[in-house]
Amino acid sequence: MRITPELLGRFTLLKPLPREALERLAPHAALVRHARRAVVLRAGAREDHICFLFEGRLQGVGFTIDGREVGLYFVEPGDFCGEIALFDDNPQPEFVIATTAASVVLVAREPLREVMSQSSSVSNVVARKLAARVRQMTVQRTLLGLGNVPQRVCGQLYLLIDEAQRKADSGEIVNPPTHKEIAIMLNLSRETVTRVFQALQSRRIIRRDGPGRLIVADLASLRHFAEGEEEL
Amino acid sequence: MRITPELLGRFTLLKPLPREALERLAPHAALVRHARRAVVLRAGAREDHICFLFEGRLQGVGFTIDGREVGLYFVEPGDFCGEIALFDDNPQPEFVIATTAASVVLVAREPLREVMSQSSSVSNVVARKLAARVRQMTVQRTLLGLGNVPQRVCGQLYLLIDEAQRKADSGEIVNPPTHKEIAIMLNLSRETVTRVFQALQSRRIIRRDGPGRLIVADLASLRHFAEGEEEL
DNA sequence: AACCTGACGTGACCGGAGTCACAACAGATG
DNA sequence: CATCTGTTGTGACTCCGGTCACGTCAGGTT
Repeated sequence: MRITPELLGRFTLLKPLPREALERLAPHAALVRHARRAVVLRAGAREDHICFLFEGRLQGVGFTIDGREVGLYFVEPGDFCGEIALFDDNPQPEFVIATTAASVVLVAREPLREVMSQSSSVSNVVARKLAARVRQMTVQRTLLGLGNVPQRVCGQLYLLIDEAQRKADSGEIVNPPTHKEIAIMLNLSRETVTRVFQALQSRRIIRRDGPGRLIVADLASLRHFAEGEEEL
Repeated sequence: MRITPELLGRFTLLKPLPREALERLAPHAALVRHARRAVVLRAGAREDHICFLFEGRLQGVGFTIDGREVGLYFVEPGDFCGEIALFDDNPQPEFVIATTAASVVLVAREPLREVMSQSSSVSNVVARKLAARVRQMTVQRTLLGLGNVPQRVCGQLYLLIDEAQRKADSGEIVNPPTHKEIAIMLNLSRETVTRVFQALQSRRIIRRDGPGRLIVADLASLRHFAEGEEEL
């Protein structure tokens, strides 16, 4: 499917790019639909596309030697992944999997690399994104250090609520990850996550609104538990 | 202490830089000695130096809300840290602490930024380093996914042996981290690490050679345990 | 030498998360 | 509609790593 420069400009990463850059990239971009559970980027492969998420949710996952899944990060609509391929020629370090049906825009690596090398504003934006990923991985790793498990789950839930909604005292998570997907982010078993969710639901802190929508009714309490000021 | 361009050129990161760039940086660099346990970079602060490690060992550490330490990465001589400050103006995300007495070369942020912005070869090198950090954090996170704890410790030990030594079937780790420092890298208690070390020593896989030197006598076995082909 | 500090070593105990097993349920798919 | 698959919900049991409480030892300091 053909992609217009305007569509590319809708992504926050590409928004600051000059119109000219977008026009050069557009012919090398394609809209692709992925079913739930589909592999979007493959670990170990020389991925030749950067993946911009239009709709749905993706998750970066790794695998241990003994085959356990490890959750690394989530990708929200408007965000993107696979950018590491722009910096060196080593293979993609982790899988990226669609946790829901998702539509993504794949932009070819080489044209984006060229645009990058010719415009310092472009390369700045991409490098800043890489820095943001390091920060985010640091936060995620710190979450794992929490001894109290329910606290860890609350922290993860809190991270899933976007910046803007955190100010208001309620939030919703669209296309919420499954318990299993949260579990692998936190080195927990699926059952443990389920039990924490039950506890949060019985306290009216969270509530499901059909599939595809999780309402956080009491964000302040969630933050309290996440910060360990109260035991769950 | 004054730093010469030659000294800067000894760091693998800076080696590919043109002589001219090194000369511009040298006046803004200083050699600093840190005692064991000293804080080299401070989390939350706008660090205005990039830190190149000359001698010793550093560790990036975070802290959870409840005050537990979280180990993020080790810095070996010749490597560097704090480079994230080159990409945006957000604060340093983690502490960097000297696990041994260490001498580091601090290079001021702004001059390095300027050199970076004027030379694409410089910015490429630094950006590649950031990408390397993402890869390394991914590997480290995957290690945490291992259910078998001794396996985790063996994996970490294996990561501490540098590339070159892995080919020969024996290696040594100079300035090895303490058990506690390894423990926080792996979300384990200090005691658990001690017990695994005991097991490895009794099997003649590792051996201490005074303080400051850990000999890995049987690297092949270590790898076996790390890969879970044999239970410890 | 006497002292102190921090790292290492080791046992006992216990709690809590993993595992297993199964049921209920919803959504896709034919 | 019947079927199948994957998610969620829940109990019982187990066990293993955290915690606590020591002791030991080496290095540095006074």
